[in-house]
Amino acid sequence: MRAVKTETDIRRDQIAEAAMELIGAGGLSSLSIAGIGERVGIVPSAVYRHYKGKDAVLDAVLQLLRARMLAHVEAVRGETPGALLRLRLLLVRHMTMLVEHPAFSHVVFAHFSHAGHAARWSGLHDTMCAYLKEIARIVEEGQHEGAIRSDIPSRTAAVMFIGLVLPAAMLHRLSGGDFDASAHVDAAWPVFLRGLAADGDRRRRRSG
Amino acid sequence: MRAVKTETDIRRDQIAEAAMELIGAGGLSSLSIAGIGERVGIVPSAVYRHYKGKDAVLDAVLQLLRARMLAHVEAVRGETPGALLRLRLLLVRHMTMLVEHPAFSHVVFAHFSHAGHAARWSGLHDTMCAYLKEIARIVEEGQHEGAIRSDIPSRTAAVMFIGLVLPAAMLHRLSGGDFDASAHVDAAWPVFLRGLAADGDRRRRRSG
DNA sequence: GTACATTGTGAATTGTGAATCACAATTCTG
DNA sequence: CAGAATTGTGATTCACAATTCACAATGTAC
Repeated sequence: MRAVKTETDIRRDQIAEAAMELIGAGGLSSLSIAGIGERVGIVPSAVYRHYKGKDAVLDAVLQLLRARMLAHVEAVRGETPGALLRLRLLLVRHMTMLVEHPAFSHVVFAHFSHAGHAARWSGLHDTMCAYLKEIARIVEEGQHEGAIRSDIPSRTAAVMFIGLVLPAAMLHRLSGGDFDASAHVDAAWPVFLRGLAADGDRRRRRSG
Repeated sequence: MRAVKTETDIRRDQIAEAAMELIGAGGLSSLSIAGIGERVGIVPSAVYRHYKGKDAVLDAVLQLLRARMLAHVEAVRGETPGALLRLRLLLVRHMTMLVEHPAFSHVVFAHFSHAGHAARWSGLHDTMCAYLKEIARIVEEGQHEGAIRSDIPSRTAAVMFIGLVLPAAMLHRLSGGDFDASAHVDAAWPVFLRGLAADGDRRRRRSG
């Protein structure tokens, strides 16, 4: 059955979305033009009407992920004041994101399998840096508030923050879902907090 | 030039080693039978004399990595007494390992790109669990010593420990080597230690 | 040295997936 | 409606890598 003719703007979105789902379901290696076509409801070659090639589709997926990632930070800023609470909330949202968009972890880790194409992944690097920068900014705000020790480099704290979720996401997938990533994050948070929080500042005790 | 006839035991080792190097250099996607043959000095088809196929080679690599990983824990046990010092030392060794054997990170993360073959990666899961278990055991020893808070699940601490290196390794690779993973680990350690160490136990101050 | 097993070789086979192309259908514009 | 632009289709090409196979070389046992 012939697919209904649809304008490129819409198709591009559909294709990027389909690509993200494919990656989320089966990893980067299962991203194929044929698979995209099937999901969108067009024939493989029709994909080339809307994207130059597979790489272009991947770039679009990266853009999608970047947008959603930074949107989370933005949202957290609006929901809560206070650096420590924001970090805690971001942690939850970060986990949720990894569950809702497994494509994210796949893409993040995929450059390990497809190393050598350094240029292709520079966009991903930019995204990660932007995210780290946002987290670091929250940390710095916390340091100004006096809630977070000032002798901790904000970037170090930001990378450690990522370190709370990254291995959890990895184990979750590696175990086929057995590892409870959320439970780990909940258990790890107070430990991280104790390392982070300023000594004299005990006003925040409700942080388990 | 015809390769000298070599017995299978040796060839199997050579092939596994070559495969590990290939993965380390260019990611899992650059592991090819042809590449292995070239490194070993035999023709691609000759590889099949010693391994059933590509999957079997990959399994062998996984075994190699498992052995080296657990050897590090063993070595640390022999080098230092005291849980906290052992963890600190293991951290350094862990980083060193990731630098010396980039294949390790590649393989660990590769299952994200090649998801769906759950069975293939169960061996990797076992290895990770074994490693986590060793770390958790050190943590438990530290809790018995009174150096580490007893209200922290040892497994949580172990996963957090992994979280100190994982993102660092990722950023290192993502940035093309710009990110200084060792520096991050050095900066992150005291923060982690503060979260981990028992309150009443201040005997260990030389941990920066 | 002769039979036999082992290992190496090159060619051929097969499978996969990206990309191209000529052509058909559809939509838009006048 | 006529013509142009856009989008969809199927066949096809291309590159690449895994695997198989018949055969050659090498080594081993008797």
